[in-house]
Amino acid sequence: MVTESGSVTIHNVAKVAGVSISTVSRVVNGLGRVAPETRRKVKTAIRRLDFHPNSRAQALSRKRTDTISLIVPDFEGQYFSMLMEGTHEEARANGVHTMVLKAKGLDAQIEAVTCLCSEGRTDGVILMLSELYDEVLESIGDINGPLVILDKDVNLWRLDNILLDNRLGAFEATRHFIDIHGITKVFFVGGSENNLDTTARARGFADALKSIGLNAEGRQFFGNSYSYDEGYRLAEEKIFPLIDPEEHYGVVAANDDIACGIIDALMDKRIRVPEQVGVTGFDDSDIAIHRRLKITTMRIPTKEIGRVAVRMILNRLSGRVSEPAKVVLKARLIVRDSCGCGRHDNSIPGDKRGK
Amino acid sequence: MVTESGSVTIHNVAKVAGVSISTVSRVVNGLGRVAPETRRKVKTAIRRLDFHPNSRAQALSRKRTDTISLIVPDFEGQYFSMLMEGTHEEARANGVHTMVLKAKGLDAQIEAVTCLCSEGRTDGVILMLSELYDEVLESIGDINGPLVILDKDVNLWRLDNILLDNRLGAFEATRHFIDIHGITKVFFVGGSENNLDTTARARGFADALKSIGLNAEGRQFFGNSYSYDEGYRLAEEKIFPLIDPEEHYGVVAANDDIACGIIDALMDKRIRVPEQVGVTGFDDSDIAIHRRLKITTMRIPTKEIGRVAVRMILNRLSGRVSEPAKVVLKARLIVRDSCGCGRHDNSIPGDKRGK
DNA sequence: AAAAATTGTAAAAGGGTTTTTATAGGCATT
DNA sequence: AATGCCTATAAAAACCCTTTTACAATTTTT
Repeated sequence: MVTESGSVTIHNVAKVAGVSISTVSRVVNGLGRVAPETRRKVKTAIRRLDFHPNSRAQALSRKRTDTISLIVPDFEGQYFSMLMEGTHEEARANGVHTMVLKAKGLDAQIEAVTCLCSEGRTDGVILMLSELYDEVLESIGDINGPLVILDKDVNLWRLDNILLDNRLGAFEATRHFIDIHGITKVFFVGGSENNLDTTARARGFADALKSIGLNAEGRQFFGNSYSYDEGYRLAEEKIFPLIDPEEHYGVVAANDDIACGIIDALMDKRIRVPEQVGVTGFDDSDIAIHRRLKITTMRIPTKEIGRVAVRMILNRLSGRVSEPAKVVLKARLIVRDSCGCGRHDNSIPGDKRGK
Repeated sequence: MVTESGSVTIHNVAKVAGVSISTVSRVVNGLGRVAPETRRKVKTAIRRLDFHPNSRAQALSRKRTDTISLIVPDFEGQYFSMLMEGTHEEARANGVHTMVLKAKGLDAQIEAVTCLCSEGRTDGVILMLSELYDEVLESIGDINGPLVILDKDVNLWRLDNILLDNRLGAFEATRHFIDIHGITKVFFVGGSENNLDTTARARGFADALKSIGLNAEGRQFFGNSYSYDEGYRLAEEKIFPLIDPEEHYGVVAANDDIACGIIDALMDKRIRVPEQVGVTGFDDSDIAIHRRLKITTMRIPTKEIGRVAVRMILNRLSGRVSEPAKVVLKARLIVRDSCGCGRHDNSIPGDKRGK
């Protein structure tokens, strides 16, 4: 018997221990009854030879890879980091490895899913779509492994699904201005109007206004992306012209980058933030605290999303759970300074530059 | 022959096409000669049955997994994102998948490396150490697959190695103050004094001063971590007391977070930044542009590091390259406003970064 | 017509898991 | 005390699916 140079197989162990390979297997996997004396001999041999079961052979034989895949549209940003964190943590705790793929756009996503599933490369897939392509979900219908869709509602399908209640999050941020600060002149600034997160958050904003008998019309502004620059531009062009020096305002931004852009634009226009205009963000990303004016924002339980996703897949694999489930998680308001809470002395010494 | 429900094997294809399994294999892999007519028959059968070769069986047979692993101490921050980006991109371009493990601390790192390698779960490993544990490297000495160490100099070992010239980076940042701004009163603020990056950057700072006949003594300050808060604290406690209102100063920070903390601390002390005190960061992270005062910083070619690492592993696997190589990449100075360059009226929205 | 080049087949890895079969030994029954 | 049955354990064999090698069968070339 010739083996890969340097690799120790279960056969070698059996030979050295003077037992059969199946006995070694039983010792390694802790299944079946093995006499204590025999077990000891086998364990000694394993240690002496430094035997590690070949995972490729195990995968073939057991029909599983002990690997879960995460497909994301992008590696950037805290959201991805936290998602990885949660996914990896839960996977490791269950002896499972994590494979990561980036797939942005229709074709790439279809290819990623089919490739991973039909080739048996992975036991389950966590799929995070940036946009909701029906075609992707259709072709997903007939894959074999468990699959969890993040963030997009796929109610109609028999798939596991984890969602964030974006509507409620924006609702709470808006109500914070209304209830705590007594401000009813609030604006919403979103990313693209086609983005599902933005639309859900805009809905929450509108619902909050409706709940006190106001109309959101003319108070919602949308840009092209979730970026600092868009926030700056929209604040400059849309919000600044509407501001009356005698009034107080609140701005609910659809994410922290936009919030930062808004704040800087207003400050550059000599508007006092947060004294006259409070601003809240969404996501609780790093930049929310890496600024002089700490940003009040909605924290998304991203890590928890990753953990739950893995748990769902493992449950499906183990057969304990067979019904598709939908989990909706809530964002939490993190109160800092940019809404007007906290320290009100934000006179900016370094701000006196200029002529 | 009974097979996993729903899975089509090469046997099925062979039967349908009326040929032997090895013929199918040759058609699939494009190896060996197959008569055009036979090839056509086989391809038709493959399409009809929707056959995908089982990657687990391929892995066992070919003795490789077409998977490269990345072990990092942390999933957070832009560095990780960019590294993933580069790694994944290069891997995908070569038909290889990416597995990610988090391993922080001695035991976890040893376990991760041995697990991945000795179990044949991966063809090669990219290892990013946060601290340089000799034990890790020793136990790494006798693994089989190719291994690339990032960021830590492992000169003594026969391992591939990718480094960033931290010394040169800090040297250039320091010389920027000297050469462009004519400032010789410069300070260095680092993270932990035990951190290798910090020490290398401190060395570059000292070398720059030495190059103009000055001594770095009493001008270098170290904290406990690479954080905003540490930067704030060190600026408040160490730098502020040294500042003479009549003089101009430069501060070279060991990363962008620290730089931000320094800037905010000084501003809070009514010091004019960047007019009186210029500050530079390191890393070119997101926060460098997500502030009113855009930060001048050293950009690390992180994506390129990931790409090069994968290329090195693939080269080793293919046998084209057998000698261990060391690649040293350079950071690039990105001039923005916080050093005192550019417009001094910082009321204009952010510049676009194209990494 | 013999040698060479093609093309296809059969069988042997590759390294485990799992099922089946065989072999002890222990206990109970008569 | 001998026979029979049952259980605990070890050994053998089948299986997972593909690749690869050795070889047979065919066609082409010289």
